[in-house]
Amino acid sequence: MLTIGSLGKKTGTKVQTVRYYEQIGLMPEPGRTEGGQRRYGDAEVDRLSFIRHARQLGFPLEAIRELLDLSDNPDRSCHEADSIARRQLKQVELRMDRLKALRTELKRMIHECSGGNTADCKVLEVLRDHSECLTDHDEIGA
Amino acid sequence: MLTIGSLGKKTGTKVQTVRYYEQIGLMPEPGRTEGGQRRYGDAEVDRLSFIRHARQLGFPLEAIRELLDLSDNPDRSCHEADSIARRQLKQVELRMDRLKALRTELKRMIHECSGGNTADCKVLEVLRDHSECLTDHDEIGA
DNA sequence: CTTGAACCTCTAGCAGCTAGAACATTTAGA
DNA sequence: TCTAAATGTTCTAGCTGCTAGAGGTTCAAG
Repeated sequence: MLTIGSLGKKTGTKVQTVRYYEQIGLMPEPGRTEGGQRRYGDAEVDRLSFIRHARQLGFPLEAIRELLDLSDNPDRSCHEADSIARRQLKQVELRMDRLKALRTELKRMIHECSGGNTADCKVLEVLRDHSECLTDHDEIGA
Repeated sequence: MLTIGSLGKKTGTKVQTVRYYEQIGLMPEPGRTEGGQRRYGDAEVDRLSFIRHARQLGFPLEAIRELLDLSDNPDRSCHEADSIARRQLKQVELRMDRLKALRTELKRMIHECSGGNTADCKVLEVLRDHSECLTDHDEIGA
């Protein structure tokens, strides 16, 4: 039986985060000691590892909720899990594309820095002038 | 003289966002009509364009605040602006590296989907088993 | 002068945690 | 057995960068 602290250490999760996952129903309510402290078993270690691993892959918590749900019902179709993963891959590729465009423009900005005072600073100039800009008026590369 | 709505349209910014920028002091308090509505001039269009452009490049609002500050004081060194931009470029490259690793693992996951039921779903299996994982216990690819 | 679009302020919400206050429990050493 | 430190508890509020909604006012066209 593990305390919340050792569970956290085992899975690379902060204590607060574990409690947060419990609060939003991603982790089950665990057993408690007489004094009211949480105690965890192997199943919880596995579940939390699963969650953290998925988070590291960028899955949003709602997607993880679905994946856990699929995992709890072994008779449901694998395709559902597959399509969640594919959706996630699309997101990742979209973000990569945006970041690539940003990097290009940032490099251009920096390359032209003359080293004088801000009056003729290329960095500021590029930010001021939107006309040569490659990025569109869309979302932000987050 | 522009209303907040036309300022928004000109710069690709939502009305609420303009007011938010004013609230946090990124945009100045504009003049008002007798009835209390905001009216903007060219200077504000420029300033807001600058902000939006920088946002599209992923600069956090605090960095933008610094950049605007530099822009307002033309005698200060260009190197400060340059180093802010370089910092931002580093961030972008860091994120790209992380996304690349994520993409690799996601692709691996998806490739192995057998199409049966979730009991032997590779996607879920990969998430369950952390041992082959390329990503470390660090931050999340946001 | 009326109408309807655009404006106003204020509050609360989103993701996904993180931090702090103020207190209780557990555990190891003396 | 007692005590002190480490770890646990709940609760509330904060972070970034907006976004949405309620409930009301102003403006400009016809």
